[in-house]
Amino acid sequence: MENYQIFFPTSSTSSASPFSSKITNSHDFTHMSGSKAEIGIPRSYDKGVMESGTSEDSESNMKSGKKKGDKKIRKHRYAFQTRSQVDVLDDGYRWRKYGQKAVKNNKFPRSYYRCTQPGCNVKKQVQRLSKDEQIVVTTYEGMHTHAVEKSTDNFEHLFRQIQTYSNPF
DNA sequence: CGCTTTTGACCTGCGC
DNA sequence: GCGCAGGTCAAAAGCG
Repeated sequence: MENYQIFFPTSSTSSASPFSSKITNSHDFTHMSGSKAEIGIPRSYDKGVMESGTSEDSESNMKSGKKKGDKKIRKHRYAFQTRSQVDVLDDGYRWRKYGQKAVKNNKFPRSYYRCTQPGCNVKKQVQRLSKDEQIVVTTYEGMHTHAVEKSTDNFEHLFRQIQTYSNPF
């Protein structure tokens, strides 16, 4: 592992970004590409929720035909930017890439990962800023229902802080 | 042999 | 109503 430089929403320590650490939505990520290093903790999401309950199907909604039902606003998204040369940051969990799409405002494609742990449908997406290719935006979606299987206590500590930040949400 | 990655197609939501 | 952008799936290939 290398030493990653993490940018936290606490602007008190951010000395390189006079930008206010505003709360940005995930969709605003494309707009904030014009800024420098900025972290955005998205708030409650409106739609796009695939889980509508506690114990039922997790996917297979858009399989054959569509399923329309109640959409619960239950999405935890933590987005933070890291300064690394690698796209994927090994946070101790097992991720399986399930998609890759090119963003319009970014020259670099966005990768979609999913936790391979059964029952743990946590998703994350990594995106590299076209302005600064050293900045990698990692967006976590969901909460892990299992423990970390690797000894990345360092990153675990980081993750705890992230969860603390998103606690009021 | 099993799992992960890759890539194209498909679907949905939103804006115009 | 159509087009665009984003997100997901699924089949095939590659690798350990």
